[in-house]
Amino acid sequence: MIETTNRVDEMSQFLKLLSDGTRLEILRRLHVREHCVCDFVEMFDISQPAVSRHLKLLRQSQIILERRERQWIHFRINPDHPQHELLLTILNAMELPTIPNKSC
Amino acid sequence: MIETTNRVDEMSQFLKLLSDGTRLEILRRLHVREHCVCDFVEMFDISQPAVSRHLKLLRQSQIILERRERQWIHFRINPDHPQHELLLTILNAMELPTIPNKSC
DNA sequence: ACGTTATATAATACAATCGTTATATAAAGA
DNA sequence: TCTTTATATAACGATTGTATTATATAACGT
Repeated sequence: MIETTNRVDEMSQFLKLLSDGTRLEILRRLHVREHCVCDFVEMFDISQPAVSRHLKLLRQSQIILERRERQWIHFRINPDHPQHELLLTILNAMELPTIPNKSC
Repeated sequence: MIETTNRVDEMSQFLKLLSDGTRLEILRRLHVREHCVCDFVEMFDISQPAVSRHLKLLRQSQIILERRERQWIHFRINPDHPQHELLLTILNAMELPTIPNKSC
């Protein structure tokens, strides 16, 4: 149909991953510092397998990276992801209230 | 649970709206200029009601605005939407290939 | 008034997403 | 080796998202 379909598809896939409240919150936390799975299991009111599944989705798409240390698996944001900058923009947009441009 | 839940929920709702390929493509086109429903009906390989539904979702969330002129309804991006700037960032991220920072 | 064009809504089917419980694997410690 | 802790996977069910077809509404032109 259109030549840019791939780019649109990639973006919509990326946004789909961020469009879940639990995953957004996970990323918001990882933006501050590394966390292990158990941190998130404590944090959310969903089961451990549910948390595991969210992390798997983010890991599979390379948005986050993992590191095993003893029995814990630690996750962090992947700064080399193609859409890393956009991710930061989105996370920052959540931290700050959106202040309308005042023409003062 | 956490104080910022609302903000995360709002953002995930917003991103959900953008995480569909058809809607992203619609917004990409509206970023260039106004379009009427029939433009999109021609453009996509989905039914007219399906297009109508996508536009309804974007309109209901105020991401786009409509204007009726004779028998046509024209849509445009709403520049006053709270996440307008983020929307532009996302649309621009699709237009340009992501060039990795070269340390040259 | 009637037919045509543009758009919206309703009913329904199908696929995707996200949760759960049960179970498996991996590492650690007694 | 056995138990405990941390995490992953499988199977399944409920909900949501997106398409379709059929039909309704609104504006236009004859």
